[in-house]
Amino acid sequence: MPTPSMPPAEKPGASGAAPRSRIQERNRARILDAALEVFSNHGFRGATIDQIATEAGLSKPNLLYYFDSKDAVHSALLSRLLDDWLEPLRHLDATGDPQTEILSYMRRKLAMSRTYPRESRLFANEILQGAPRLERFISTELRALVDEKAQVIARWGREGRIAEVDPHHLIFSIWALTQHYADFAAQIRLIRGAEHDPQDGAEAFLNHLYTRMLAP
Amino acid sequence: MPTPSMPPAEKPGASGAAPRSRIQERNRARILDAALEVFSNHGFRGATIDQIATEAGLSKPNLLYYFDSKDAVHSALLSRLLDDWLEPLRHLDATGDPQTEILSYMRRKLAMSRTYPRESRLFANEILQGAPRLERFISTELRALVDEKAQVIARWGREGRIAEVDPHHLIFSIWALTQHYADFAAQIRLIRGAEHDPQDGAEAFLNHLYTRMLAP
DNA sequence: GTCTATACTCTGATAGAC
DNA sequence: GTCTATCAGAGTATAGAC
Repeated sequence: MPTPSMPPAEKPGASGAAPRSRIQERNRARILDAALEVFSNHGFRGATIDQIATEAGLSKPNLLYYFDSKDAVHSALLSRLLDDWLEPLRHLDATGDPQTEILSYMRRKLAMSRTYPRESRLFANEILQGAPRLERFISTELRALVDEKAQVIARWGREGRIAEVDPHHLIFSIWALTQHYADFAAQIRLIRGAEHDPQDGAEAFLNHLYTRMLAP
Repeated sequence: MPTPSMPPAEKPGASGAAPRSRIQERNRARILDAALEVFSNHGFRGATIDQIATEAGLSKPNLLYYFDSKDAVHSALLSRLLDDWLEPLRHLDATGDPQTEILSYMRRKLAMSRTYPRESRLFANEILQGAPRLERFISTELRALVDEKAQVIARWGREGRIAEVDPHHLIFSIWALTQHYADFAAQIRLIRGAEHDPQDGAEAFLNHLYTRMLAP
């Protein structure tokens, strides 16, 4: 029988209510941040535990003390991000002004591409390779949220408050246009020159685009 | 000194004018097609020579008889595609009707996403990881072409024949929107259900979008 | 030209000392 | 908790027979 003084039988990061020390929390956070950097730049297969450990300032075995495997690091990273990923769309308010709501959503997504480009590339890498680890998330939570908001947008169209456009394609277009600035930043930088911020002018352009497209 | 009857000193696929037999041509073509399939789905690091060889119906050493290395396969694949990749934009005619030309360019790109999704994902994989192997191509050929066409579009704007929009962002928007249907097809399929063609309705939506945005 | 066998390297993961 | 050492497996590439 375990006594109260025994250490938890699980890894310090396991899902149970295992209490973690400050050092453990700090190291887990460092690992996840390093993993975000490496996975987003090289994809899952292209990343190595060694790279992540070095980036986090730890040895390889020490990293594996905190996470069971490379896959466990990746999963922890993804699940930490999934909820934040839904936030901007969740925020779209069915009772607000249609144009304002959609434009605000676009701007929030654009801001996320600027602030969290690594997260965007992490998702892009996953989806590009068939979304094996995101299948459940996309086909349940994300799908439900998209369908819900698509109904709102469709209603706005029927009521003549915005132009009648396919609401799914409208949402996809916002994803495509805003995430492009994070996911394809390398290309934009090579075309416009490294001295420009890739997103310079993007917000004005997208404002023009969606204002025109949505006018009733 | 080589005599006329000597076989070429290079691999059958080397860049010199080495004559290749029909079998050689057929096997090289098979390998490149298999490599496109595998690289576009798994990225460079995620792909294995074994997978490509199996997909091509060859043994691993036999594949390496035709190409020096995994990298050589990938390079051959990319350089075979680069020129085709520029074609739609090259086709944009400075003497044509502005709206027609831009809409046609968008539709050609959308058609390419439908017809050649693997090529699109191959490029996306490369760019997402910082474009290490495409740096030269993007910063020279592609950049020059984009700048040239951007000037045409800017002139159309100044002449009042279309709305004045940032021409680079306009081109990026066409890339983002059309390639999204190839690169993120997995996500679209999971959200709309596998029974829908991801591109259903896309052309109508994009026609509406660009017609409205470009109206003078 | 194609195969079997194999050398070699990289990387994920573990053992065990401290 | 962290390290050094090491194993096991995968994967690239080569040697050499046929």
